[in-house]
Amino acid sequence: MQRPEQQFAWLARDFGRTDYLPLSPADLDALSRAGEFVEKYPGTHLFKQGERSQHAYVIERGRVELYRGSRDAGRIVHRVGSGTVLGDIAMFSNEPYRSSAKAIEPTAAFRFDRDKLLPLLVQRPVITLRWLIAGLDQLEATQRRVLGLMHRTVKQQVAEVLLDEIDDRSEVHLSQASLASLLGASRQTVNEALGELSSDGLTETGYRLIRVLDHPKLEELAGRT
Amino acid sequence: MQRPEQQFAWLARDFGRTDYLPLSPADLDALSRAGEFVEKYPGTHLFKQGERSQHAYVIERGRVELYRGSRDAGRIVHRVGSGTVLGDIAMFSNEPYRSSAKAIEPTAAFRFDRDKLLPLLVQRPVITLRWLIAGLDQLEATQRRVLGLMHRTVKQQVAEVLLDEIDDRSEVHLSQASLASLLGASRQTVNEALGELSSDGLTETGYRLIRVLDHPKLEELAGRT
DNA sequence: CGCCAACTGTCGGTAGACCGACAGTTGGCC
DNA sequence: GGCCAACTGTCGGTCTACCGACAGTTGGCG
Repeated sequence: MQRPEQQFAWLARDFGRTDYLPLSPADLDALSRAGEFVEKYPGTHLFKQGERSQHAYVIERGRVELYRGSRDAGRIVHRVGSGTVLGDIAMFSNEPYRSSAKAIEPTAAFRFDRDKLLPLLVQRPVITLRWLIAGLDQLEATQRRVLGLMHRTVKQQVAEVLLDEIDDRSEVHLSQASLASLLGASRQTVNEALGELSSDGLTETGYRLIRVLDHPKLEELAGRT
Repeated sequence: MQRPEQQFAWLARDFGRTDYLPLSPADLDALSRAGEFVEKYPGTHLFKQGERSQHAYVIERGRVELYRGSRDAGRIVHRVGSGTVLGDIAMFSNEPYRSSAKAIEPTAAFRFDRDKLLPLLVQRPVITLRWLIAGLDQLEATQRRVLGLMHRTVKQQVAEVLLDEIDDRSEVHLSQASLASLLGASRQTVNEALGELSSDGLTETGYRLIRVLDHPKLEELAGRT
């Protein structure tokens, strides 16, 4: 099932972008042969913690939740969207996946096959270098996220994560319990923080829903210099 | 100034190690031409935050402290030792360094030159792939470190960081203020935690010194499953 | 249309950590 | 050998977040 290179335009745009490393049509064509497109319904897993890591994924559209541990006691590590690479760490190290990845929206992704990808990367250094840069970007983002969450009140952390998770209608669809798990805080404290934000006029809350009313004030509160 | 490939044995051993990607002598020779060895005295900088990122470093021996912000108000991000790659994120993205790197021991490192390294990586994909794997390993370690520090008492966090920083004589040479900055905790709380550890018989404290007496108990306390 | 599981909202008690302040100690340096 | 800056040790007050408990609300599903 051959796909025209046009289908990979998003990948050339989003993935490890640099001004000095353009991907050639030949590169894109080679990439398209290293795996295949997959579609995932909400609630289904791309991979589960502990499984053998035969694949790495790049998300084209949709949102995916990463969590560790069992579904109940598990802590949500991150929620990611289009352009994000998943599972590559475990795949390259040839170890089991260290977290589970579950689609929370209808998701399209490209699934790379370990056995096809590795020879390709050895042959095509430009792709490898872009993969490297994408990985390092993610490392930088993680380090910044850590420093951004440490030493802040839960109210500020909530403001921060709301800005990350906001959709095009200024809404965040997320239960307060999930929000708390994302931050490593308790549900009650998050609830209290949301209550303050609402009485400050920055947000409204509903069932599994937070609507952002005052985006600039929220950014100010989160301390995004 | 040519150096025999033997000098790079440590790099082949420590850097992005995999069982399926051996570095050839030709690879090592090429690497040796992409920069030069540098020696740093304690207290001197490898690079400073905000500078143009012309170099990336791989530490051969010695310890380096990474911190952000001014020297006084700055928070210590990490302390790293041999085998660690520094500055590559900023260098590849062609942005200023996002943190400062200061030697705290006599340090030997190999300094890669951006203009020489990039063409080399395009030519030699095996090196690029190992660099990629080294970067992803660091990403994984950072993510694990975050989860390991969140939701733990300062006493447990202190135990954790002591195990990371311990030397071959079971000693940690670090002021309590620096320790606190590493953890994002206050000096007083760290002092109190160290006091408890000492009265529990796990450690002794001195001037800029903590001696670990009971390594196994400390690991148990840190919760290293 | 009514049940039920999941979710929100709130309260009081408790624990861990922060902060300012200050006295005592160490070790390098002139 | 003495001075001084950096460091350790300790106290009390305060704040933030955690925890258990429980009542009220929502929305999906039979």
